[in-house]
Amino acid sequence: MGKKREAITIYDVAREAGVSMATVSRVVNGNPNVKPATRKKVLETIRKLGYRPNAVARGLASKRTTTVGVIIPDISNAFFAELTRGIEDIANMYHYNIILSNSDNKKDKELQLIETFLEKQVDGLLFLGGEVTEEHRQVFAEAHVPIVLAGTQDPVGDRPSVVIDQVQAAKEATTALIREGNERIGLIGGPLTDPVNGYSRYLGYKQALEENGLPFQEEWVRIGDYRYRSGLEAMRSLLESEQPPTAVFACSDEMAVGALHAVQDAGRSVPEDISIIGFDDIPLATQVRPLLSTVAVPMYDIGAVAMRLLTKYMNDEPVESARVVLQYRLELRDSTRIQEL
Amino acid sequence: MGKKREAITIYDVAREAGVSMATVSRVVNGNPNVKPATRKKVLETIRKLGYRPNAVARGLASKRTTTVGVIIPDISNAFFAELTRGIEDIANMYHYNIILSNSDNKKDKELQLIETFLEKQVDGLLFLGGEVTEEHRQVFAEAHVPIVLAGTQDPVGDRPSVVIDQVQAAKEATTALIREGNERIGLIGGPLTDPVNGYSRYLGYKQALEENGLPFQEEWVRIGDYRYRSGLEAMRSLLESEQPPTAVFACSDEMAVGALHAVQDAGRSVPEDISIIGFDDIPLATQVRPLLSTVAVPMYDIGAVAMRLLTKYMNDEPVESARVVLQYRLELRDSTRIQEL
DNA sequence: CTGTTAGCGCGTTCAA
DNA sequence: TTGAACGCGCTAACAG
Repeated sequence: MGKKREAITIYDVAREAGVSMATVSRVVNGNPNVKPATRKKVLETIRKLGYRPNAVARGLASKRTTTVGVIIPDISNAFFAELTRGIEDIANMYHYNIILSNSDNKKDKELQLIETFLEKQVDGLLFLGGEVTEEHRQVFAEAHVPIVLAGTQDPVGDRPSVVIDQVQAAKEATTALIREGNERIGLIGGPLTDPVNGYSRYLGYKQALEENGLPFQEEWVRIGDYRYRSGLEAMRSLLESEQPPTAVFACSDEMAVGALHAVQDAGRSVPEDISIIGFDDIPLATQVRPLLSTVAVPMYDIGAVAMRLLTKYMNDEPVESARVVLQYRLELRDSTRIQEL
Repeated sequence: MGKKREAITIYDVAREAGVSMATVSRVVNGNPNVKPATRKKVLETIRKLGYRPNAVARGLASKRTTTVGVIIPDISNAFFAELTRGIEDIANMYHYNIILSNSDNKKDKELQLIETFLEKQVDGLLFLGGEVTEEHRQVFAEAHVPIVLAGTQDPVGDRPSVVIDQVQAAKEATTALIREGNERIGLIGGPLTDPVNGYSRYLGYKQALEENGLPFQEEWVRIGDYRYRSGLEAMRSLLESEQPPTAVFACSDEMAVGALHAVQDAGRSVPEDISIIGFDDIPLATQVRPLLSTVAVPMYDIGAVAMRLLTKYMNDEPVESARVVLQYRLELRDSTRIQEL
């Protein structure tokens, strides 16, 4: 059932060039111990024959595949798409290839993907966005390759990771709303069962209220799934409260834009009637009217730094700190009335 | 420089289970010629030892890697992200893995990626969205694995592909605008140098005008890069014409939304003052006010069908038609005044 | 600087 | 139903 026909091997090149396969291997791998004349001759017959190194054979012999596995919740989510760009660019830079798969945030699928990637002998693994459970920890521990978390982290242990300070970021976003003079501030959050993204931002929101002497009202909290529709629906529901909030912190830009449209659809306006602030700063944030104020998360950098970190582990380079915390930035645009914190 | 330590091989399992490695290989590969009792015993020791098949070794021995390479212009583009989902889902279904790389629509990078993927011994290749040049054809011809185009096609030759009828779709979109009563219809197109996407839609637009006795005016045509900002700028420029169009066909939803905002920013409204129709039907189309009328392209299906087609080629299954044309659909929403064609 | 020789882990005949 | 042996294409000592 073999599919590849007539593949030209290193052996063919060696014979044709009148050298040994070891020599051919050397020039292919850039080993300096080859006389320039020989190198030239080999290079020529390589081109003449159209020889293409077999990365699979190379991987078996060298125990390195120069490919890394990336597990991502959902590539059609702008946040992760951008993160992936960062990963890709750095991977290219270091001559690694990427095997990419969506996990749909399902634990079983995540674990299964890790298993598949390990069978494929990836040199390293990047785990994006999901929650790290005990089962994850176990599988991670059994893997004999480095694993870096990006956009998530493991509260337990010291698994390398690249993140931002979610609590602080959420707190700052909420504080901006408070500074505006709002006293009734709503939250459209993510699932609170997720400790790293959902709960942290909820916590930051709560802390901001407390520190400013504002009451926390269960009634002003709605939980969505980070996507547009859930934000739209959450805001509709909020608008129906007895005393609707005058400002809302949405834990993703998609939800924030959904909320914004819910307000507009109800004939009210942002930010005059209700202020809205989002989270992420995906392109959508500036593809809406009014422009969305939000917490700018360095998505590309998170991916890039995580990949860079992974390359260090893969090459046994020293790493200064395994857990990197990147800076976010409050981006105050037109969906809030405040101009600076 | 080997990284993997203490890997358990098929040989370890064989010894531990008291059989030969051939037998272990048979049970791992589901070969029926194994006595149930033996199979059970082997399966047990596999679990006991935590044996994980080495896909690289398997790939070398069997000449099949069960991975396919995907070359995509830009994963952070919603259109391609959705297409990729379709690919992924079908690939999973048939137990293939995906190697994914962005080409940024650069010919050199595309060619280089194809080369890399072939070295990795992918079982097949999916080429998305880009233009197919003579150089592409040559590289494709030298590859010894099946290649399917998705979202693009090669006018020359009969390379398998999955697309929609771009000319017809563009014509229909433009016709909808004409039916509305508009006589000055603008176009925000893609690069006309790209024959399959850019030029085809331009052609459809032109044909619609001609067939309806409307003059084609160079003055009402702007070229963008399919992204939001270019649509915004194109529309601004259009608004400054002596006689601005009363309707615009934008060749991507992103550009359409950009155009929509340009209109709104100028204090005019859609569709009362100017109608706008887009192309693609990405999520953004329904995450904007007014909801964007557009040509709904079955992005997910294009990916899914292309991947399915590729699996057929990879497994030497018969295929009915190599060039698949999928159906688009006119989705008339609120950025146009017309309700149906 | 170059060639010889072992494997890498597994699929696959061919015999038994 | 099972096992022995070879080879996939290449890297990596080890000699020379």
